[in-house]
Amino acid sequence: MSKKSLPVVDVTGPGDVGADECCSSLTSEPLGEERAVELARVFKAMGDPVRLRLLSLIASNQGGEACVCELTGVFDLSGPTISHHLKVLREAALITGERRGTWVYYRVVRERLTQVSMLLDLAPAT
Amino acid sequence: MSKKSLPVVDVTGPGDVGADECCSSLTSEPLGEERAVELARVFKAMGDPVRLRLLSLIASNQGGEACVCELTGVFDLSGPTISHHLKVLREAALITGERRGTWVYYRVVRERLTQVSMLLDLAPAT
DNA sequence: TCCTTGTTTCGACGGTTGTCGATACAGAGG
DNA sequence: CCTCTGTATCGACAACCGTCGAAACAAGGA
Repeated sequence: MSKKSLPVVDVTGPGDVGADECCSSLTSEPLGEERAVELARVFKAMGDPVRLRLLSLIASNQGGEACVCELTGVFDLSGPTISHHLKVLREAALITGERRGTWVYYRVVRERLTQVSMLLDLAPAT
Repeated sequence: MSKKSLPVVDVTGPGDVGADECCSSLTSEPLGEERAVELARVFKAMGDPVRLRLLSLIASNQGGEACVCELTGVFDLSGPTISHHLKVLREAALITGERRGTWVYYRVVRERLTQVSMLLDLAPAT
């Protein structure tokens, strides 16, 4: 129906995937179903080689951001495919995109990765 | 052809998914294609709510291990399905299984989770 | 030996995902 | 206005994935 004028900025997905409950580890307690669904979305987004490389390319690039035009050339894939992968990462809140003039720049959401990292950071064995 | 007598212990998957190159972060350098494929396997294994809960159930259980019989009851899923998910986690080297008498016990591979956690642990922004 | 219970494998089914080409949208510059 | 380039969406297709029931395998007990 209504067309959005800022297709990049829109929070296409379900938005924040439970960012509040930040400090529970996998080992502390059995991980409820809802939270598991939220987390699985993030891991699934990272479960593709191309998306993992995109994430790394953006994160390691000068200034912590990268233009889409810099990313498409790296892979032997079509433009739409790269755009699709970026959308998946966006919907998992792992990256954010911003249009500046002609080009669109993406940067990683650092808190997101930190959050996941902490989840996997196991306390010493009981 | 030849049937294996210990179906649980066999390293069904491609084995170690690049466990040696442990200390590179996502942000340090662009992440080569091969390594991306290896890591994607691990994240894909964690990209399912059921598998995530299985991982958490095993990790948080008494003694750091859990019997399959304790896991099947938790979910509204058939036995074969649970077994399938455990196999995926096993092939990603996230858990290991051991048969003791009638029952099979699984435990998490802690170094594996630590390894992934370190990968996502970003250095402070440039 | 046969039976029973726990676990895995097999074969099949529907739903999801990665990929593409075609198309539409956004902005810059004639 | 029109055109050109960069990016996103759409529609379709094959491949993959989660699930099940049926069947096979493993170990223990009658």
